Amino acid sequence: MSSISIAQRNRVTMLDVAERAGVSKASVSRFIGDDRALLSELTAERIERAIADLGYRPNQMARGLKRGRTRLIGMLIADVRNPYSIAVMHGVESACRRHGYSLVMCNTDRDQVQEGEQLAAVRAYNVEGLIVNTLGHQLDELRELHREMPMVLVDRKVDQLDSDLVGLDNPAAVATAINHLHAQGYRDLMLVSEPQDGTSPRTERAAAFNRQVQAHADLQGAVIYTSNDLDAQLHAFLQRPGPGPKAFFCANGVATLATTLALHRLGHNLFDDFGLLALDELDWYPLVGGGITALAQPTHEIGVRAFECLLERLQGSQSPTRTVDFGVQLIVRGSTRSRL
Amino acid sequence: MSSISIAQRNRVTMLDVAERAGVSKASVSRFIGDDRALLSELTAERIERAIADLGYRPNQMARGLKRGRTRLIGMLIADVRNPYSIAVMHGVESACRRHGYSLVMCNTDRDQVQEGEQLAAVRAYNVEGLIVNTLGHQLDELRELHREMPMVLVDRKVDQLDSDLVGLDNPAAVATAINHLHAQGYRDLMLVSEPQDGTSPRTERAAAFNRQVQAHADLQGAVIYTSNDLDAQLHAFLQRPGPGPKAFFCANGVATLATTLALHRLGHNLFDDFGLLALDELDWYPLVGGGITALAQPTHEIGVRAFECLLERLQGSQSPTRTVDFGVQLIVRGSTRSRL
DNA sequence: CTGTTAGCGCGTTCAT
DNA sequence: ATGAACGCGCTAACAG
Repeated sequence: MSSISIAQRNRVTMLDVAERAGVSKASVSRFIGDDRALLSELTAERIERAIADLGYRPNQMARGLKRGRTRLIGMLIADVRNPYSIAVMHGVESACRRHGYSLVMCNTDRDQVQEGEQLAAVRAYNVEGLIVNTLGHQLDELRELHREMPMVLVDRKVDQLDSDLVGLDNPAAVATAINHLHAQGYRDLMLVSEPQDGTSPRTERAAAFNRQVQAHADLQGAVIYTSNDLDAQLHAFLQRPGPGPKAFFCANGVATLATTLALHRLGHNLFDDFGLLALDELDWYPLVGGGITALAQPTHEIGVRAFECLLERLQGSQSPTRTVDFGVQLIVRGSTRSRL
Repeated sequence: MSSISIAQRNRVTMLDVAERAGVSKASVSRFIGDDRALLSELTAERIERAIADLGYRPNQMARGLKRGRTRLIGMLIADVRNPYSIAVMHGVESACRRHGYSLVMCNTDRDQVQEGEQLAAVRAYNVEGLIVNTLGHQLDELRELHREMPMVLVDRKVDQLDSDLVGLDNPAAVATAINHLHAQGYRDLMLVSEPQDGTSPRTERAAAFNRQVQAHADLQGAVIYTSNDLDAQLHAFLQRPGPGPKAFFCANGVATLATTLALHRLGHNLFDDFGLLALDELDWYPLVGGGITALAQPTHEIGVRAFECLLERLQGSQSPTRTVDFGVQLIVRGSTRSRL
């Protein structure tokens, strides 16, 4: 006899409660549902006692089966090891719990096959809604799912998927970055981004960077992508003549780590000869060089807001698709000290 | 009409498949389950076609309700923002998926109330098993749950809870640390740990540290805990006379961050005047000072192993409770360069 | 206010 | 090899 069936046998059910309280299952159901008002004081009390005595817990699976409400929401995450994703997930999770939902984490490891598997799982478990922070390379499956349940995108827009989006105001963030660098006297800028893979933040940040650099007559800018020859590219940039002091603008936490590691390998004393500004704040930034200047995203709030958007949809809102853009907070440290 | 009921209406069920294939629900059920061998070639093919045509997905909720198998695993995590926890979770999740399970993440934020809520949720969703990395302050609830389902502890032992434990061989890890520091010429050691809260790794590491330091006649050791006056404590240690070169041994990633931040605040040039060795490897360690020497845990493997233990139990294993201890890997960097 | 009944989608006897 | 019928735990009509 496996432990499963033992668990099954031991599990106290609604019927047990009903019998113990001397009422019908329906009354118990009303008690645990929202219809407690329909019960007399007496029965309510007896049911409450019975529940406490027996340690009864409603079976969400059964409730879900009947009502179509599992109180489960799924979150697709491209990369759980990215601190940004975790921070957002933490926000989502706390909002979930606050509203009586639980979170099924679906990590896709940036892999299309895994994304497909997770979408299948999400469907199998009847999650009520989906928070999506992934590549969206399973577009068809994603769209099909979207017909069945509300979805909200986090951070990354997915083309041809008409759903709410909670993320960053990328142009504004880039403007904050460029203005700060400019004000500190930097004139030769390089955006370091992870490789373009079609995800919207990367595209948008690069585009905004190019556009805004051109708007400053005294600024020069270039864009590179983290890859095997990152060291060489960084080195070349630092060697070549330019219009003035040089600075890197790292488009996210991963790019920042890669860049600082590379510069470190190249033997540079961080940050004597150049500036660096990071998009995303990480806890170790104060420790490197004189500290890394960062643009902090309100990650927790982004997660909370994403869930709230989803909740509205779950409650029936049919309002047009919406985009929520958060702003960044500039945290100045030694890596962008003035060169004027 | 809410989108929920639309989803309900649209959902293709086993009956739809059966009708389309011209067979009974039972046959479809057999096809879905493990009894595919009992079906004739012909019916199997027709069912397969029908499933593909309709895009049918079995409803795990219903299956779970009937069989008591939800294919859901719960993981209780004390602190999702701790990289260690995340890495382990990632291992758990990939093992889960490989075996057809999904993971419900239950963050407790080191909070007893939240731990209680999550345990209730876990029960409500009929998860088949539990992976626990949390305070275990809801001991009664935890033990009660353990009667219903298998559990495996990760990293932290919980007293009076007789279940498998997957974690680190703490005495061995401490030995590696102390031997390395000793060999590099350090003689005055300070263990920096998060405050003792009863969790076993903290207790074990501190105990092993004290014991092993005493085993070396030429070593002196002390233990402090991260708190508001960490700066002052570190300062005092560095000022006071000792038997030789001083080094910190940080008992985990959080302690390492706190310690390096404090030393940085104190104005020290890391790591000119003292050594530092960290238990747990983080990606930014190469960047600080000449790099932070670390003892890396096989976090991913720990997660995988934890799931595998759980799986054995789910498959009915009644073998006695087991403890799996992993070892660390020493990664030498500049923070422990020789002082001889 | 309360109990009875009929499913939700599926697995599992029993027959055949 | 296959189908009919029942029930998992619960909610939602419908009666009373």
